[in-house]
Amino acid sequence: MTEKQLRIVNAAMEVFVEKGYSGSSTSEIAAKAGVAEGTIFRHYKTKKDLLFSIVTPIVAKLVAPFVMKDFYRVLDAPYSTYESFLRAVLRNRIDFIHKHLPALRIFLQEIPFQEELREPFKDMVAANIIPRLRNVAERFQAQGSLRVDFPPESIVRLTMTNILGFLLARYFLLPEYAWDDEAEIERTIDFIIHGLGAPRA
Amino acid sequence: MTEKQLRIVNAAMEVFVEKGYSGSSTSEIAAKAGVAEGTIFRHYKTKKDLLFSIVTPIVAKLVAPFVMKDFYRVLDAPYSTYESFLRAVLRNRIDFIHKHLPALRIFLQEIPFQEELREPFKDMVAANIIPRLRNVAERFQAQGSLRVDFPPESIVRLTMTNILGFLLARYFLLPEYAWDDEAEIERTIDFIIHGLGAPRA
Amino acid sequence: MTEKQLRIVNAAMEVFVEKGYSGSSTSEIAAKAGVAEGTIFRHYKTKKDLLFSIVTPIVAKLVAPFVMKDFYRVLDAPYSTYESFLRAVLRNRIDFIHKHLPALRIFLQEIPFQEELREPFKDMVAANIIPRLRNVAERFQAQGSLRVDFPPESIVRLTMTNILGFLLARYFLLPEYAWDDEAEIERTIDFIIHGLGAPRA
Amino acid sequence: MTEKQLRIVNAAMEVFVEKGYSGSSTSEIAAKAGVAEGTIFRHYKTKKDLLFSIVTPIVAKLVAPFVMKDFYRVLDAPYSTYESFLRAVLRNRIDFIHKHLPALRIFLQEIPFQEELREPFKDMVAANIIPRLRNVAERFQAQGSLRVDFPPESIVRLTMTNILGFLLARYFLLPEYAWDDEAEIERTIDFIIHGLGAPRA
DNA sequence: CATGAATGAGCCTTCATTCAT
DNA sequence: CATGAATGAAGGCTCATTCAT
Repeated sequence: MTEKQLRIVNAAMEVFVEKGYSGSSTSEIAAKAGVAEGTIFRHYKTKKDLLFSIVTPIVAKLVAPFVMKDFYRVLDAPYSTYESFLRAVLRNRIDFIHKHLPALRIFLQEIPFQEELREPFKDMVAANIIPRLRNVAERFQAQGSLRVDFPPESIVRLTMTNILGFLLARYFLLPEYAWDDEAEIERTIDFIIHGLGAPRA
Repeated sequence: MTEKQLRIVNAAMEVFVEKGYSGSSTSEIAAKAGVAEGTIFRHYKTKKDLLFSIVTPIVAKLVAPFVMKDFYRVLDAPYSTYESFLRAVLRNRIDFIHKHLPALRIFLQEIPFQEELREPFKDMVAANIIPRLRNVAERFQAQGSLRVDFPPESIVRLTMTNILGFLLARYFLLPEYAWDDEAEIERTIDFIIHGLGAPRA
Repeated sequence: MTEKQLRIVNAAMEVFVEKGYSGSSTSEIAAKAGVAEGTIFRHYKTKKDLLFSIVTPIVAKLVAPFVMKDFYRVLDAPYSTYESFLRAVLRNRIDFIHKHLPALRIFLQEIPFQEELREPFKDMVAANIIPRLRNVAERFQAQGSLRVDFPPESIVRLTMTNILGFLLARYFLLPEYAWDDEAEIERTIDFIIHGLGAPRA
Repeated sequence: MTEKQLRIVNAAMEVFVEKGYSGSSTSEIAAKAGVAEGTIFRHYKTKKDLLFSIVTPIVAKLVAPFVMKDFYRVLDAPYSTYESFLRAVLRNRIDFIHKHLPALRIFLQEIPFQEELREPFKDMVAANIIPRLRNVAERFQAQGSLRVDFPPESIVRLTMTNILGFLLARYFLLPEYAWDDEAEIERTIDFIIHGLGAPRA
């Protein structure tokens, strides 16, 4: 990727984040990147190509850990409890967000409007992520460490809600708030474990 | 509100939901509403006025129950437990969503791009909703029914995360899924109570 | 057709004649018509629509006399000789050219580049005009007034060549030349008759 | 002329024929020629230079036989009749077309739009070709083998019309048609001779 | 009050041309 | 000599908005 291309992508990310894809103009992007407008179109055939060049890699990486062949192994040795599983996933996704905040934001903002983005993503989540998390939930239920009066679907939903809820609040809704990250992560995990854990005998 | 105005607003909602505010054209709205382009501008000075006429009332109603002068009273007599409080809030918000789904969707989609929408809303939440919920949390903590090893802020955050998380999943992300509403509501509440409740003596 | 539309069409004809369709810009047409550029697109969805709105009616009128149901009748009573037939056709086409010179010029100039124009026109000529002229030729051959050592196709080709050749030279190639129209028309007809007529017994 | 230059010219001819000069883009020509865009401009300063490099030589060759110093001689010894003169010209021009069909097509298509092409060509025809043909006509009129009731200008016009008319139909309008070239050439000549020849005593 | 023709700024994109490599 | 990235003007077209009817 040439230096000029990098400037274009960075400028595009800035503008897309602020005004959304539809609200952004290629002329503004070009100006902010310090290149001629024509230069954008030498590298990206259309404005939409530019958007997708930013957002498609994100989708891939977003789901990457969940579609790994050895997803189970994550849990095997070191993470033998649901708690350690949660902690691993949460920290992994935090790292990911740190690296890709602006692109993620664009992804979130555009997913309602870009069918080419939404449908494959939905399919991917339905086909890969949900079933794998379900398996994990069932496994810990069988093992007696997660409550069995909830169906595994609800376990998965509530777990995801709280992980995503934390990430969203922390990085997108209130990034400026004085978060005590360590404490809040532990509280989130503690909360999930208390809410979903099997009752002590 | 005249019949023509109603047709305009409904058409606008359809188009805004699908393409977003920036991606929609007043000509498409006019066509879908079956009125002349000029007619839109007779009722709404600008396209943005039209958006706000849809979205501002939503904001008001969205926060309404939390800014009521007698918000405390909600809890007094009938809702003497955190559980009944949760149940009341959740059901109330479900009713609300049922009535205003499209406008809410537009609100959610546009909030990243419309500063005039985002900032007042944020302020309102920060100034009114959060403190009131905080008070409720502290009250139940003092009363011994919510765990005290979490700061009230975390209680509020986790509670909101799970209420909003349920509503989002139920009505926006997976509206087609075969939800067992009653059961899932109860599970959500049960989960929160287990996760946040004070340990039994 | 509104007055503004008329101004647009006239301006378009001027510009198309001079620079060809591809070489013309809608902004120049708008300027010459004294309207805003957007106005063009209110009346014609695309630049090509504008071209076709000028050129398609011409095609229809161009072939009109040959596809008339009573084409034969033209010859019956008054035109009982090939000579009077030629004279009728030639004068009729001259009138036509006088009325539609610029549009015709655009038609001629664009036909090599516009497949949507060329193919239907070719088909029309092949399916309607040629066969009818062929019939006429055969009829006068049978009647003994046209030479029979030429196949009717050649009769038709040579006749058309000379009619079109005169019209092209007169109105498109050398319109400024000091033509003696009456004399040249008669010479053209005389020439054709001498060239194609059956040898006097 | 380098091999690359040849590829450029050939590609340009293909594209110009199909889309016309204005409708063609240097990038398409470069792609079709398999060279970089810049390479075109190394050999031809502008796109118009490229057009003229194709079309100007054609003009020269087009008029060449008529401007030869010994044009008269063509007629002297072997072609002592108007008929043999016609035959010589026609066959000579057919050879020429066979060699230069695409370039000729471009010439014909562009002449309405390129003043730099049209005006010199017109002047050349007016100054050289017409007068020489006129001389030929007058000569055969004087010699008693062409009719004298037509002014020589009409003789010239009708002769050119039929020669060009044949060539146009044969090579440009209906190249696919199953022509019997020999027969049609002879018919064309025969027709001209019959139409223009002096009446037998 | 409703209409829809008219506007012209602005949009995305293409283009011929230049120039450093 | 060839390349192809870069340019910025210009292209066709859309848009929100205005206003005479």
